[in-house]
Amino acid sequence: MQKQLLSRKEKERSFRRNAIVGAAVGIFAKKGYRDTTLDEIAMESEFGKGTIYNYFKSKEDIYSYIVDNVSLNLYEIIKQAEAETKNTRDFIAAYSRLLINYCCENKDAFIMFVREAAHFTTDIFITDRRKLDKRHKQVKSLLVKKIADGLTNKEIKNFDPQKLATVYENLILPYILYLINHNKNNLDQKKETDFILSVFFNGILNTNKQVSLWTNTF
Amino acid sequence: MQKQLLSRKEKERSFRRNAIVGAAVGIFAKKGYRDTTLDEIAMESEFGKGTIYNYFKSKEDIYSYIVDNVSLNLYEIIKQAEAETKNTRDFIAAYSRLLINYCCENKDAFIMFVREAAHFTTDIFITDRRKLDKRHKQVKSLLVKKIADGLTNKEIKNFDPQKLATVYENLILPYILYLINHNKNNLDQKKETDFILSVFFNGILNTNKQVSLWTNTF
Amino acid sequence: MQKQLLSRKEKERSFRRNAIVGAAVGIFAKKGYRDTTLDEIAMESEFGKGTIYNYFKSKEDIYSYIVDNVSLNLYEIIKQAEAETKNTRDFIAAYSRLLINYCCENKDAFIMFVREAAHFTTDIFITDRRKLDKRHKQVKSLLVKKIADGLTNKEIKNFDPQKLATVYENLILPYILYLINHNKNNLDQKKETDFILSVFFNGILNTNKQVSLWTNTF
Amino acid sequence: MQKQLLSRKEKERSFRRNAIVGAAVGIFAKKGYRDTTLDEIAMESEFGKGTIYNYFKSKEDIYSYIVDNVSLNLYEIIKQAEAETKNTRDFIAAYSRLLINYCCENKDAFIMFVREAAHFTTDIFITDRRKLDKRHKQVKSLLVKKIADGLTNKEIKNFDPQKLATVYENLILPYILYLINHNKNNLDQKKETDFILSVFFNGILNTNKQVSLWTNTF
DNA sequence: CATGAATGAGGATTCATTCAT
DNA sequence: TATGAATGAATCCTCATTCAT
Repeated sequence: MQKQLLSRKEKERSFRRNAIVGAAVGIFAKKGYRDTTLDEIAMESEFGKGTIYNYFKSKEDIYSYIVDNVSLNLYEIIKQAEAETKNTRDFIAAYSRLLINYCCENKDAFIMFVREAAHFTTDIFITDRRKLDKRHKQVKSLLVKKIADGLTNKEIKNFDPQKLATVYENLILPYILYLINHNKNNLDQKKETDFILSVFFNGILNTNKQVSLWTNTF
Repeated sequence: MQKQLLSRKEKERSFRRNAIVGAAVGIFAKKGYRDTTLDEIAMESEFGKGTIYNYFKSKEDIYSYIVDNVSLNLYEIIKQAEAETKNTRDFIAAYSRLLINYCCENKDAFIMFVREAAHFTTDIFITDRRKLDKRHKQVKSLLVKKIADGLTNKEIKNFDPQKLATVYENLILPYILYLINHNKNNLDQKKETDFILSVFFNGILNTNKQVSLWTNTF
Repeated sequence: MQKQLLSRKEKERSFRRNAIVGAAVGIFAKKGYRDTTLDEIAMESEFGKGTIYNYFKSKEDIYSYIVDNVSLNLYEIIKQAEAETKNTRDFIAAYSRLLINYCCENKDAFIMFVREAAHFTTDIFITDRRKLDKRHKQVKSLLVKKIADGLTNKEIKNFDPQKLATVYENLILPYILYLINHNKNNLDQKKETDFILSVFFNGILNTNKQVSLWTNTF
Repeated sequence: MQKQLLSRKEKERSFRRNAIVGAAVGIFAKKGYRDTTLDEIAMESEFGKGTIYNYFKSKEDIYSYIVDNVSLNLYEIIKQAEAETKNTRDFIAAYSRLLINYCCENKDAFIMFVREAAHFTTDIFITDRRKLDKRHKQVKSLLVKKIADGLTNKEIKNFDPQKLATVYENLILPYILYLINHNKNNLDQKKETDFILSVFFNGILNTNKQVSLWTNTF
């Protein structure tokens, strides 16, 4: 009884938090942290300004919550890709696809995340940044590990896995951003993913003999 | 005589503008447009707050000036790369090297530029943005043209040159940002450039026969 | 019920607007637009500086509101005078009395109004000025019409009604200002009105036969 | 020798002061004290901003100088009118004509003067205001004296001379302002003067017997 | 004397946060 | 709990005045 009551309350609370976040994310993405006012968030979320402070302790808290949530999801995604695949190439392909899919479905939150992850802005406080960096380190570790695996079994050329992981991230994330900014619809997603992977896997130079990406089925 | 006198004044004015810019660029890069106050710029540049307004008409003007300047330089750089090289591969290599060199020597300004160029922030006014976008279009056109050339003479695989240009930019700029953020020193620059080009040209997958980048002398 | 609730809020809002206006009008009248600071208005009205901006969108908005309000009232007054009287002389007398009464009861606002109406200052924006000028034109039209009527039925000498209206305004308004500046109390008002009307109606020169103003009872 | 040298210097100094005043008066009249910047005065007068401080000790000093100068001239004018005429009516007519003529030839300075004289603004400091008020008192005394004379010899109705003087000033000055604001040219001046005097002398009401103003030659 | 660059006090306005209802 | 009015610290920008050249 008591538990159920609390549970309903909890759910309602969660529901309202999400409503606020849903309103805030679009404005934050469009205008950035500083240019977004709480009045706008209140207006958009159709809550009173004071009410928002019952769910988040500050404007910064809303922002951090969103970014943090993305980083959490990205960690889930890379683990899922790992679980679904065996070799490195398939892993990267699967991860890319999941990543592109997720980010395109959470455009605004992703935009916010990239700003912070790329250190383009420093809108979030130090504690939250630590959490973010820590989580990113976990993601990257997994990426490095999978690339190192590919190196071991000769799937991948003899590059520093750390560096390759960095290149991968620096290749895929901005490209996703580009897709988002240019409003590529879902139909394009698979094509675009194949394209970017093709470049990443085989490069752009023409050579006589080359393992074609396209003979594979993924 | 008269000319020299004027020239000295002009030089002094220019010198002071640069001093202000030099102070501002570091703060803008670190804190972003909104979080940077004129007091900070005044403090850092060791000018009075009012003095700044004798050289720039607003905070936004300083910001735009810096970003615009980078975009101008980038255009010069790509033209230089074009002038120095014949084929597409050499062009890309040369451009990358010049780019990396320039950006690492103008870290803060470059960071500001990327934020705006990637539309991560929208700190500059519409007129300045137009100028920026126009200049970027020029740069990209040149890039696309060179890639299309490479496609014609079979240097490059049969991809859409537009897309390849986009990928190139989305690969190199974030990577430069990464280099900057991780304080890679100048000694690393050549190595890093070779690495990123190697990936872009040949991909990461291991294949039996592959034109080695390393047989070339650049 | 609901209506009453809304009504109370509306009333409170209106009440606070008036409190701000009440504080501002004295300072504006004394110091002029430019020399009046929002800090002073906030101090005098015993509101926080920010609060003022919940009721008016700018300092200029407060100023315009006051001036506009006077012009509105003056229009009401001349219409009232018209409704109350038949012939021109009585109309002018009635209008003068209402005018003097109103202006002496709204000294500061009237001072502000005269400054703008006389184009002595140009503190209000173009839109508000247009509104002001338009309203003044309405007032003057009515005045001209009544004077023209008096001309038709030989009440008034054969002068250009436009000019007489101008003279009337230029006679009565500065005189009211004089009364205000010299702190004439209410007891003086009737006497002063009679005096100024006497001059306006009959002039100052001594003549043998003259219709005495004083035989009338108003 | 020495004296001549000083004299030339004095003249040059005076000449430059006038140049500054000439530039300032138009801007002050148009924009008011607060809205006029020293940069504008410097620009208009084609002097350096610093130079102006060699001739006036402050912005306020320029302003006061102009207003004070008008008040001085007005005193001269009323004395001239007194010297030129015998009876009160002629005196008032002469004074009015001289006044209108002077003010129309010194429009901007006159506008500034009226603002201060009417206490519409309080731009000048207390010392200068005292001087202004003292001079105004002299002018008014003369006016009152002449009216009292007219009263004694039955030229004028039995009104309080003080009040009549006030009415006269409040009638003539705003009317001049009106003439200036509506760009009446010199040709109109005589006609306008006659009109305003006619009203002041005889009033607007139609009566059977009345001393006609028009039988006189002025 | 002439100049105009440098200055910083002063002022309008914004907005995150609080708190009484 | 929901609300939004109140608040004032923070910030950009202006401009009279100074002073080194």
